Amino acid sequence: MPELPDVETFKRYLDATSLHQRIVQIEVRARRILEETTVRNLKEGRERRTFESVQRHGRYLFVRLDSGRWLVLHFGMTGSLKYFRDMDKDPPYDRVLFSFENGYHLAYASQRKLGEVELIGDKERFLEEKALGPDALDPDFELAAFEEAFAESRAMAKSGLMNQQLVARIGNVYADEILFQAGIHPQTRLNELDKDALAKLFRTIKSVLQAAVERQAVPAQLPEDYIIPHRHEGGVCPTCGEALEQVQVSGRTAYFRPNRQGHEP
DNA sequence: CCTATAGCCTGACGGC
DNA sequence: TGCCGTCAGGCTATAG
Repeated sequence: MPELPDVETFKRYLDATSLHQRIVQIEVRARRILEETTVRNLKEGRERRTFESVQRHGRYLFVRLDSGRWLVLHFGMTGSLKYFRDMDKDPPYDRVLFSFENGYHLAYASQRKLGEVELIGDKERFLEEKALGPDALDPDFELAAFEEAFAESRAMAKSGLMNQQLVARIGNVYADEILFQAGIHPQTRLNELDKDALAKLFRTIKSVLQAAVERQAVPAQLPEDYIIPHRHEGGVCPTCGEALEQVQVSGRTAYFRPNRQGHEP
């Protein structure tokens, strides 16, 4: 599930539920999730702490602890968060459980364990090490920077949207949506887009992601002309009713409508 | 520089 | 029903 709009929704969920409460216990139920961080390191000194604020960059969440350190949450293909009181509400695949003094719990759940939970000291250094490009919804990420990154690239449009050095990855499903709304074939080479097309692509990145965030990334609530709810075997174009086509790009399936998104170069 | 591939994990689904 | 292959909204390392 978690693409950028989903992770932004998780951020708001954390903001609304889990800040400023003393942590009384941290339970790690799948060590693998911790990557470089040890269980001991995560627990030691973190119990009794509080979450103070949350920032998002691409598909990472950075939770500021009152100690000044950061808890990094990444959700992989299947991660999610759930805040609840009674343990019978503990979600399946709960991998790390934070319990607060007020009796509530925050679960980091992930069926496939492809995400990560880490404790770091320096957020900027973390972003540098991951070579993460600007966040697509960051207001400081403007057209000029976008053009600089994309105009010279010989990558296919879909690959570009999923390349984290150009722009902190947007995600497979929303990349399809953006290209559909911008009328660009997923296999178009970025450097073959003219200035207008690039500008339109940029505006569409912002508007699609923004629209999804406003709807808590719930596919059924997206605008009617969005391709996302139709993005499956046998799905049809929401505007013309014709069958969507599929093509593999960067090892992922791209869904698109050829007559609306031009031709493969 | 760019692309395809395999691998990390687990489960859902369709075909036989 | 059971088994098997394939695929899934992420990301990285590697080879070509």
